[in-house]
Amino acid sequence: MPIAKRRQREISRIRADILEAAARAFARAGFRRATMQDIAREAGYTAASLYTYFRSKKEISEQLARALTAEYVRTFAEPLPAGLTFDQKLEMVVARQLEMADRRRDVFVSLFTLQEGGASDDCSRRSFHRNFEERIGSLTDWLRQHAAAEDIGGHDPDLVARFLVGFAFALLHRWISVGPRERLVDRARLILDFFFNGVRGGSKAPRKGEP
Amino acid sequence: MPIAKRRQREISRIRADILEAAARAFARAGFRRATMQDIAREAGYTAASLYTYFRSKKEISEQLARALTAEYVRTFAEPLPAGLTFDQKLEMVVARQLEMADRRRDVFVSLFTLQEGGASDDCSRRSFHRNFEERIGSLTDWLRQHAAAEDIGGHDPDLVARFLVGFAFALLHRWISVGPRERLVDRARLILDFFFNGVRGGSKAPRKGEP
Amino acid sequence: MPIAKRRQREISRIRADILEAAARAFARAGFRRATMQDIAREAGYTAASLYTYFRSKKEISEQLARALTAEYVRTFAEPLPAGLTFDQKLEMVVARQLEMADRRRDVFVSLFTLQEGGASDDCSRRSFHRNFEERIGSLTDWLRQHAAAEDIGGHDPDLVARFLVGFAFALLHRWISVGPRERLVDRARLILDFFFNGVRGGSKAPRKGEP
Amino acid sequence: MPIAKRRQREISRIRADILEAAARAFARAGFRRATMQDIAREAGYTAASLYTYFRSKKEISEQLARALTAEYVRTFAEPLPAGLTFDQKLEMVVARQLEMADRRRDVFVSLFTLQEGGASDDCSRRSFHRNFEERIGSLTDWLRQHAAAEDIGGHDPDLVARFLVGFAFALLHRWISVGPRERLVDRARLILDFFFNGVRGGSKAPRKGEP
DNA sequence: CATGAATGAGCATTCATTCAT
DNA sequence: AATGAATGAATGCTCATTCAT
Repeated sequence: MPIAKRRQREISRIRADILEAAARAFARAGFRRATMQDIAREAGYTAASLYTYFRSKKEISEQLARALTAEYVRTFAEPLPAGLTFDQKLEMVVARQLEMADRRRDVFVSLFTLQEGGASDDCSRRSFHRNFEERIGSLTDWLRQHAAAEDIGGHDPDLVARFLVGFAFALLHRWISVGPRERLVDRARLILDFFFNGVRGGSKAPRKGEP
Repeated sequence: MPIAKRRQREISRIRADILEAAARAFARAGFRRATMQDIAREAGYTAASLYTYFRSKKEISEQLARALTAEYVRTFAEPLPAGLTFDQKLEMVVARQLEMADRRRDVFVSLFTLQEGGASDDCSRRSFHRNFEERIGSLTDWLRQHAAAEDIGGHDPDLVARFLVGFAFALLHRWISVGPRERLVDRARLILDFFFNGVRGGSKAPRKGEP
Repeated sequence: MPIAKRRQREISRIRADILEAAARAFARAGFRRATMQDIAREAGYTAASLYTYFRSKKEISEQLARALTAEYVRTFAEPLPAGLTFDQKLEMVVARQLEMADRRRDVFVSLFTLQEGGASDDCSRRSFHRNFEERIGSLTDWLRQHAAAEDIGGHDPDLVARFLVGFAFALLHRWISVGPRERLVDRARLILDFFFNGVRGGSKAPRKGEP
Repeated sequence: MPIAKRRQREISRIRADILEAAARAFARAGFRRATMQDIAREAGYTAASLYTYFRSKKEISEQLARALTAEYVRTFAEPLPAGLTFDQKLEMVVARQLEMADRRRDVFVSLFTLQEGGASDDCSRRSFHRNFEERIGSLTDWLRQHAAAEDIGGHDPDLVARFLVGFAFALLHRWISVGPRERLVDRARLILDFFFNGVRGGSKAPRKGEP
C-alpha cells in the first residue's frame, strides 16, 4: 500500500509543520499566551484542525520539547572524525549546536522560554525542566566520555556543561536583542576561547571591535 | 501632617510586600499562570484588595521588574573601596550580586522566567526585555568605567557582560535543579576563575570534586 | 431495471443497520452524548459516510423514533385470533410488546431515554414527545376498539393506556437495574394480574419470592 | 458573628435558587443541552457567576439530584399518624408525593429526564441511576417496614415499588402532555384504587369521564 | 480600606457537517 | 460509495477587573 505510506508521510510532515508553527508562536508569545488559534494561524489551519494531528495543546508542547531535545542531543550523537583532541571535538560540537541555533532560530528561542511549561498544570513545568535537564545531562555525558579530567581542569562535568550552556544563553540573548546581524556559528571560536582561556585568554589574534 | 506621612510610608510598605508576594507567585507559576488570587494569597490579601495598591496585574509585574532591576543596578552603584584592581572590583561586584541572589531567591528566579512578559500584550514582553537589557546595559557601563581594554582582553564590553550573566544563569539553573545545598556567593571565586582564566585556568588550588 | 431495485434494497438495508447502530449508541450514551462517530463506529462506517444515507443526526433520530413507533404500533395492527375475550386479547398484545422489548433490548431503552430529544432544537423534543404520545395514542385507540367500558372499569382509555405503559416502564427499569436475568415476556401474566386485579388481586396461585 | 451567619444563609439561599433554576433548565432542555448560560439566565446571573456557588456543571446536577432525592425520601421519613391501616398509610404517602410533584413541577420532570446523567462522563449516568435506584430503594424499605406480606399480595416489595413509580410516571407524563389542568394529588385515590384492585377494581363510586 | 460577589473577554476543546479525493 | 481532513459554531470554565457594602 504505497498510498497508506504516502498518507503516513504526509501526516508526519504536517505534524512537523505544526510543531514548527507552535515553536514560532511560543517563541513570540510564550506557552500560555500563545493560543491554539495563534498556532493554527501560524500553521495555516484553523484551531479545530490542529486536533486532527494532536490531542491537545499540551501534547503539542511536549512533542515540541521532545523534538527540540532530540535534535539537540543529535549534535552529540553524530560521529566525530577520529583522532581529534578534546579541544577540537568540543569546537566541532559547539559549532554544530550554534549552526543548529542559526538554522532554527524561532525554535531555539523556545528552548529558553518554554519555562512556562509544556502545559497548564504543574507537571508541565516539570516537563520543561526535565527536558532542559536532559539537555544538560547529555552534554555532561558527552564531556565525561570525551574529556579527560585535565581537559576540563578537574571541574565537575555538570558544572562545566552548565557554563557552556550559559555561554550559549548569553549569545542567544544578544542575538535576540541586537537582531541576527551575525551568525552565531561564527562565534564558535570566541566561545571556545573564552571557555578554555578566559576573558584575557591566549588567543593572540588581534581583537576587532565587536559590532 | 505627620499622619499623612505615616500613611504614605505604610502604603509604600504594603506595595513592597505585594511585589515580594508577586515575585514568589511568579517564580512558582510563571507570570501568566500566577493569578491575582495567587499573589493575593501570598500577600495575605484578597485579590480585590490588590487593586487598592496597583492598577493592574501588568503594573505589578512592571513595578516588580523595575524594583528588581533597581536592586540589581544598586550592586554597581554602591561605592567600591578605592585602590582596587579591576579583578578585585569585579570579584566584589559579582559577590554582591550572588549574595543578592542568595538572599532573594524566589525573586531571582523570576528574572530569568519573566520572559513570558509583564502582561498580556506585546508591549509587556518589550517591558521585560527592556528590563533585562537595562541590566546588561548597566553591567556594560560598569565595565566600560572600570575595566581597561586589556582587563577584558579587548572584547566588546556588552559581550563580556552577557557572558558574565551567562555564568550566573548557569549557576542559578544548577541551583534550581539540585536544590540550594550551597550558597551561590561561595561560587564567586569559581566564576571569576573561569571568567579570567577559562576552564583550565590558572587557579593552582587543587580542585575538589563538585557535588 | 432489477439492478436499481437491488440497489434500492441495499440502501434500505444499510439505513436500517445505521438506525440499529444509532439505537445502541443512544441507549448507551443518550442522544446528545452519542456522537456521529459513535454511531458510525457501531455501524461499521465512518461518520462522513452516514451522510450518504441520512441528512443529519436529527434525521437519524427522527427516523429511529419513527421506526420504533412503527414497530410498536405493529403489535396492535397484527391481527388477533377471533373469538378472544378482551382479557385474552390484552394478554396477547402485552406479551407481544414485552417480547419485542426482549428482542430489541438496546433499542427499547432509548424509548424512555430519548426524552433528551431527537435533536438540538426544541422541535426535536416535540418530535420525541410526539412519538411517545403517538404510541400512547395507538394503545388508547386499541383499547377503544377492543375494550368495552366495563372491561376497563369505565376508566378513560388514555389513562388506562398510560398505566399500562407505566407498568412497562417499571419492569424495564428493573430489568436495566438488575440485569437481564429474566425475560420481560415471562412477566406478562404478572402485569395482567396487576392490571386487572391489583396488588392483592385474584390470582390465587401461590406467589413465589421474586429474585 | 451574626453577619457571617447571615452571609451563610444568603449563600445557601442562592445555591438553592440556582438549583431550582437548573431544574427548570434541565427539565426544558435535558442535562446536556442545557448550557450554563441557560441555567444562569434562568437564575438571573451570568454563567461566570454560577462558579461562585458551584464548582462545575456536574456539581450542580449532582447537588440537584441529591436535593430531589432527599426531598423525595422525606415523604417517607415524616411520621404518620398512629393506628392507620397499611392502605391508609400508603394513601397518605402517595398523596404526599403527588402533592410534592404538584408543588415542584419543573423539578419533578427532571426526575425522569435526568437520565442523561449528572455530567458528561459515564459516572454521571451512574450518578443518576444511583439516585433513581435510591428512590426505589427507600420506597421498598418503606414497604418492608409498613406492609405485611398479604398487604402487597406476597409480591416482592421491590417490584411493587417499581409499579407504584410506574403509576407516577404514567400520570406525570399525562400531565406534561395535556397540561396541568388538574392537580396530581387529586388522583391519589385513583392510583390507590388501581393499585389495590386493578382496573376493574372495587371502587363502586360511579366513574366520571376523564378529561 | 478590605472584601465578596459579579462579570466580560477569552480559551481549549468538541462535534456535526462539508467536500475533495 | 467511502472517507480523511477541515471547519464553524458551540460550550464549560478561568481570570483580571469592577463595585457596592
